[in-house]
Amino acid sequence: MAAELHQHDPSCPGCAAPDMAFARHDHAHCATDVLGRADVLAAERGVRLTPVRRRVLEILLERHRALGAYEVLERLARDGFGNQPPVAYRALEFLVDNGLVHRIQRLNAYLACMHPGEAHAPAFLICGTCNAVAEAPADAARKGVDGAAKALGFKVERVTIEALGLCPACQAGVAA
Amino acid sequence: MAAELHQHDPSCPGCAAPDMAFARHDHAHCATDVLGRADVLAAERGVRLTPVRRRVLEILLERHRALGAYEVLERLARDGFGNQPPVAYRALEFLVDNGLVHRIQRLNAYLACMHPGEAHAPAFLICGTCNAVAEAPADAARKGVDGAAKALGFKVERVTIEALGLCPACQAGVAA
DNA sequence: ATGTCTATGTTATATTATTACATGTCAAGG
DNA sequence: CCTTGACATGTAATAATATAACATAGACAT
Repeated sequence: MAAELHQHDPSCPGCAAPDMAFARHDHAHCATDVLGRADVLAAERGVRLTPVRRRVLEILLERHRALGAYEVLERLARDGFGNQPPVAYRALEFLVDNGLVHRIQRLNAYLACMHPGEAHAPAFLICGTCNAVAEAPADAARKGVDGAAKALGFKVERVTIEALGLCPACQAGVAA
Repeated sequence: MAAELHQHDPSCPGCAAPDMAFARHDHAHCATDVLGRADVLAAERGVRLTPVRRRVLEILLERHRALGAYEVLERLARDGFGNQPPVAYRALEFLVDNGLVHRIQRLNAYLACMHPGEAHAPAFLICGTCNAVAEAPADAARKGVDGAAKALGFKVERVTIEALGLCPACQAGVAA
């Protein structure tokens, strides 16, 4: 099951769709791919993807959902890393700063980015029932925000867009 | 300075602009106006704008910025209300549920809505320097999110849009 | 007045996040 | 080599945010 590293590849289920979080696919494949790209990015930027940081990214990729800092911490501890909160928070901060992980404000949780290095301005779609989170392209929405901000003379640095709702699977299974 | 109640009035500085949070204006005026409309809304909807709830709204309106739950609580306590967290959280929850207050996720803080009762889908512009928060019209951005969600088969219930950046005043005073 | 529903008060605790400081790692320049 | 300085990690303590659980009080319809 260990997929080999590859470039972003539209024929790969983990890469093809705008986002696959709501569909079944080969996680191991995505994960390996993203980790490989993370290594490259870190090298390019002269930052260090140390063992803790890499492991945190792996943990997030394994689950393919948003995890709280303490969930991450618990797993880290099992693997013999420090088990105090700053260990997790620092690694997460590094990953967020370097665009490898997104913070989901509404959940106080963290989600591995599936498109590291590619410029993207995602919106997050959060299923209120199963807690899955998808990263959706949101260029149109960003433009809207930029317009509104400009009208008020506000200079935008970072934008967070999060939608709470129902994912396709949970819509289908409402009566289940 | 006690302004009389009035309907939404484009000639009033507190009502005219898309949002006045970044401009000087007569807070007492806005506040009185919004409180009046809150009373009407509560009556219409058969919910009770009790003394604690009304006082919380007043507190948020007085400051015209986003306040944390514990800041609100402290003021409530001074006024003789209970001083345990649930007092503040419950009132805030009520106000949010009824569209009188917005929660700013990025700040874990609460902001009085300046347009209660009017259908609106705001984005929040948060100044990273002075912490002022403006409510900006964001219909275009919402449409963008709806489009992205639709493409993934996601059914949107609520959307949060928050931009972090620099308000006009802080842009001007950067070197100050 | 009595029962019921909602709201409030209060205690305790859960969850999320940071500060502060000690220790360790590692690479660059002497 | 070795030492120095920057960055990373480990650890203890605590801060900040939020909720659970249960008791009391008010509103109001019958």
